Amino acid sequence: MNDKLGEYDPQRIEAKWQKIWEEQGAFNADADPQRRKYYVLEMLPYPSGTLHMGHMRNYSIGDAVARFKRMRGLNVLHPIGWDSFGLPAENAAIKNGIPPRQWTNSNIQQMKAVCKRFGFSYDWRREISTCEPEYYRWNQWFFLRMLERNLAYRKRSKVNWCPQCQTVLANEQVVDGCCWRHETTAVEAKEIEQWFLRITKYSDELLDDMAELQAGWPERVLVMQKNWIGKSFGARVRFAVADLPAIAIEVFTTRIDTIYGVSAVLLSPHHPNLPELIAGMPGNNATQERLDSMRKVNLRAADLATAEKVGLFTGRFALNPFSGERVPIWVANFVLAEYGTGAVMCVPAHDQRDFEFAEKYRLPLKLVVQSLHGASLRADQMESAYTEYGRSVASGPYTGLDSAAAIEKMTADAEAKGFGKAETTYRLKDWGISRQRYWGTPIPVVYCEKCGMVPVPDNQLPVKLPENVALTGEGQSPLASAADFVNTKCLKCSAAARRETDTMDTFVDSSWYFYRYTDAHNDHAPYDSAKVEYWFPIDQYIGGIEHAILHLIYSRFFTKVMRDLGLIRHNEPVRRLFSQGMVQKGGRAMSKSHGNVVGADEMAQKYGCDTARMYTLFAAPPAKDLEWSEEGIEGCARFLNKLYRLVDHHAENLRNVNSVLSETVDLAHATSKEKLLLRKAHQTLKRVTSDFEVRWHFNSSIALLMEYYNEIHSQEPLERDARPEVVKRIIELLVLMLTPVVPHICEELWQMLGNSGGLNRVRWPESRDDLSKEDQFEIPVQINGRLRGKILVDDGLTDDEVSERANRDPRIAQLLQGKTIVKIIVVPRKLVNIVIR
RNA sequence: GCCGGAGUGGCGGAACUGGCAGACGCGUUGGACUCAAAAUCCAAUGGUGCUUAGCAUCAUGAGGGUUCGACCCCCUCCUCCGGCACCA
Repeated sequence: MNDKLGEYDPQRIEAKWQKIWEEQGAFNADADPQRRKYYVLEMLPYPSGTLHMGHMRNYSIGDAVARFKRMRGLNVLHPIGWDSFGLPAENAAIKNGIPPRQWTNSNIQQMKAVCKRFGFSYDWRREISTCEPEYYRWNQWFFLRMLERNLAYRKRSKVNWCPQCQTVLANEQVVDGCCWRHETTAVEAKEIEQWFLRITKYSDELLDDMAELQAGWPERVLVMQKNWIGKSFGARVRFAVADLPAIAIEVFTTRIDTIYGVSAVLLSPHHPNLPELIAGMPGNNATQERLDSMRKVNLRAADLATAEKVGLFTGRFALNPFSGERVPIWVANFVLAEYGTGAVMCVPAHDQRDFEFAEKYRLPLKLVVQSLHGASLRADQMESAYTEYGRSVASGPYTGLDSAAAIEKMTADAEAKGFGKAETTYRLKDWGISRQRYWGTPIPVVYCEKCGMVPVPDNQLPVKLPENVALTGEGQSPLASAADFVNTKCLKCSAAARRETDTMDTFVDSSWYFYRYTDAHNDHAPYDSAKVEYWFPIDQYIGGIEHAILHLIYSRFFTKVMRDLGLIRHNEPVRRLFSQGMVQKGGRAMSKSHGNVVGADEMAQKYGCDTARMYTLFAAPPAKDLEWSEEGIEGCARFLNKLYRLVDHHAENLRNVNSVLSETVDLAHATSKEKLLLRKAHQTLKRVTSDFEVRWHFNSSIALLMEYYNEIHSQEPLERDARPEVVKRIIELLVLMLTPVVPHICEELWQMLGNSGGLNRVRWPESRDDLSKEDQFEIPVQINGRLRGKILVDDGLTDDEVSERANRDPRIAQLLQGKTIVKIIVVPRKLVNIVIR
């Protein structure tokens, strides 16, 4: 059994070093103005109970970077916590009768154990859990600050309502337009009073500040956010209604230049003036019925894009303010109530939707923009709308202007004549944060009959979520049935009052959590601004692309609000963002519901966490999706075994040797084997360092380190023709470079080599160009771009000397016989290309 | 429909700034060790052809272009993935 001692035993090694790290507080970091900081963060996980290799990939990337940066001498903040409010806990309670807190906390315990089993270098002192009053009281605090500044407000708004459950449904609980529990019951829209945060006040800033993010954020995330904000420039134009002087219809358009082509005015079925317009029209009952059905259709957002266009003539006419023309007013199912003014002008010749609508209802098509190039368009021959810019035709005084000029002039004229004005609209809407759910942050206001809505004062925070609430999933918001909670006294007049029973969207919790990490247990403020000042902005944020929009826009919004509150000074919370790819199995993302989860714990038990981490980094570049393969991970296990045996084999001889620092290697006296291996080491070091600093191609870094290992291995026995102090350094460099990826085994190997003290305090080695430089190059020789031979040349030869060498090569010379050399291209150290005729 | 991203061996992938396509790993095949197996070690491994120690030739989704030279740049097209989707 003695020979077993020399075997790599990940379970023993990993437990050993995790214990040492924990005892030393090796990864605790505190603000220290004397040192440069680095804040690296993985997105806050939801405690579902299972950690699979998808999570581990995310954390392995972050941990490798954190460890690398520590070795580079930076003060690294690397925290973790739990996004622990939310619907699943409530569902579990309804299903199994386990209280949400109990379910949540036991999941956190399980997941925390797995994180510890993987030895991630977190500062656990800073752990947060958003469902704890010490955290969510600050959600309430921020809410009150926003309320004071009119950034939080109430308005009536639609919710998903299941008539069977008699309850509000979250969007996730609506499946194909039906309730998740009553699959045949269509969800209805119900209007109730809800809370909103005025994110639209920051629309322009959210858009403009993306310039700051250009360098560090993925292009696609910025594009997605830009589209989400959806700024568009246009004009609002008023159409008078014939015979109804009290009403005017306003439309929003980005193409006012096409207004001479208007064939109708189209209203959303939800347009507020609609009842007055159709009142007293003949056939009112049938009209009402058709309107109702159009309104229903308009609810099913998913089908809208493909739905057939349906219209209804109101019997009324509008007057085109530019031409004075009388055009019919229609209701159209494709006009959105929530965007612009809820009404549009219908220009069939120059808008595809209007084109289709006009075709169906036989509205006239009037060509008012002519193409600048190609054959001129004819109204009676158009098969689709012409939506490009061009030159105005048949447009009264604007005829002949190009589209951009026409837009400018017509907008100005509309403004001068008082029937229109330039307007910018946004797709972004205010953030509805009310949830008629239990497991979330209570919104800290009460309602008094006399005083109305009264905010809870700061000194009464937190408004604690009651824990003894029966969760049935039916009836109103669960909190509404908790009498002890609901019934309270008015904070102004002490009369009987009701508490707000809505809770906050959990995206509120995750919008500012990374600030809390800087000062996780502060009980008199959300954080100390000085600490934030030191650690912010986050240098590197890592997470899934699914958060490209909501979480990342909401947190940008929160940062701007906090800045306007005077708490912080920066505009943007995250300097660099990285979106890692998903881990898949069988072509689908790992998830409990797909039943294709590869458990992290299971992998750690089977292979050890170093192997599991290494594989997640090696199998694909981090930005790409990764298909889990059991054979692949075996390869990494094999490599770590070989590595262990290499060090074990040399440890006894090298333990008491002082390794030569590469800075002091005397090349003049180095043997050729020493030179060869040092050269390989420093070439590897140079590229691995840059992979960690900028490229983030960890898969390539690992491949390079395997190559370096292979080179060492192929030079065995090392002790022949190489001095022990150099051999030791050569092996140490391999161990040091692998540390960010496989920290436990490296600590062990470092110790086996006779070094004392943890690796987390050892500096990343500096690469030396004089050591990595080759003194000979094998250069391919091409003839007309085709590889025809190779020559070995010394470094430092001139281009002419190199090309002459190439010409002298027997094989090349033979091929050149009788040919005319047109020119010779020499790329130093790379290649020679001889162009012949 | 619009906006992104991606297409390279049997597989995951590499190729840094336009310079030897296929590094590294997996798999497969052959060999060594073994009574045997596992593990380990060694070797081979894109296709085709040939006068087969080698050499030629084709090959990075398809077609074209620029260049001495293209996986890389440009144009056209195809496929897949993701986001938004009647946003006026």
